[in-house]
Amino acid sequence: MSIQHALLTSLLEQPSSGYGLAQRFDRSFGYFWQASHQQIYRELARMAGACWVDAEQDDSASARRRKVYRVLPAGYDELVRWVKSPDLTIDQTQSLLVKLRADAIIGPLGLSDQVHTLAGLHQERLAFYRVIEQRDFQGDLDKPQRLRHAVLRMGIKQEETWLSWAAELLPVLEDDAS
Amino acid sequence: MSIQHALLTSLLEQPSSGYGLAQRFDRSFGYFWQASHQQIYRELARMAGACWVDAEQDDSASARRRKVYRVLPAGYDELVRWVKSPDLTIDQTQSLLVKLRADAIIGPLGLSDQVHTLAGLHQERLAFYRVIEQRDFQGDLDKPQRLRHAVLRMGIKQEETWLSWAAELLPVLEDDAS
DNA sequence: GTTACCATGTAACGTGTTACATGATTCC
DNA sequence: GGAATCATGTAACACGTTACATGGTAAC
Repeated sequence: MSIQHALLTSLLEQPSSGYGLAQRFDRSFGYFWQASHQQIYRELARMAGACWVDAEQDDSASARRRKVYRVLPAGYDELVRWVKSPDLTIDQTQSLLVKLRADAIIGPLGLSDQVHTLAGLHQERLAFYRVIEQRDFQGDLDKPQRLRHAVLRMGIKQEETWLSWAAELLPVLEDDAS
Repeated sequence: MSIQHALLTSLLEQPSSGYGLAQRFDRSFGYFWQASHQQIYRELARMAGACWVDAEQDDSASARRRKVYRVLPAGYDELVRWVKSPDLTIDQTQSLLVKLRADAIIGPLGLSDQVHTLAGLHQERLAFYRVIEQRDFQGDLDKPQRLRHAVLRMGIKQEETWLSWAAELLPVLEDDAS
């Protein structure tokens, strides 16, 4: 569960209302993450209860009953803790992307170890898929087998994509200058 | 919701017990789909209630209290209906993969139109990402910007992968021979 | 005035996850 | 006899989705 961390990251980039967050989740964050406005309001209420954020009622003339949320120190600390915790599983690329956006604002927090670990898992899975491909999809195949092969090919291509992306990313993460 | 259709497909490939399905979901289907045994038992019970499948108690000597599920005609018809229904959204690649495995056993059911439609959506999204890349990530970037760029790069690479995979798949789907 | 958009919420429901619970068989 | 595996389920909870509900502001 890390929609809360995605919201914290987004609020650090720009304090805003629940409505504004929902819109931004359809844009910059929404490239890879979606959340309905109901989810967002629910999580904002919980985080306000935990003193991770607070809401300032915006009563300016042109505003309706708008609440502007800001991240409190406890929320900041929690975000740092989460970004640093190396508990990502192989299927949590979305969480890694949130961590990268968080690192871009409050970092550097040393994410390259986590990326290296995940890359190892993806490498393993790719090797596993390739064994299956060699074993079950060699030579002339009939149409059903070629369709099953296509399903496996998607897995192979996704893993290759992940690894090629990580190869682009790691030099950026490990660059101490700039 | 289509865990039921994934189960129907898996049962057509090989009638088996809930336990057996759970294991196969960790293997051949599990390349791209996961379901816990609780989910599987729940859905099997529902599908049995709808007469999509029935369970034959296996009382052979070496068996414990094993139930072997088989797809009934109503389940078969429902699977065909679902595979043919062109209601996939851009993020439902997993469902498309299930449809491909279903088509491999009970097809051909004319999936290439659905793939073409999805390819159009992925092409659009890729174009959108590339506009953002041109607009926001040109020239010399500092580290935070390069990290945000990496997040967008993942989106771009995933879309490119999807389209390249579809280009492999379509000739297979549209091959009337074999 | 009416449409579109801004803005915040509640309620109900369905699905997914985690924990609990049981018991048989096979292998060492 | 004990551990691993086969095999099926229930219960509680968390999360996500859909529908419902309200009302203000801005533009035409």
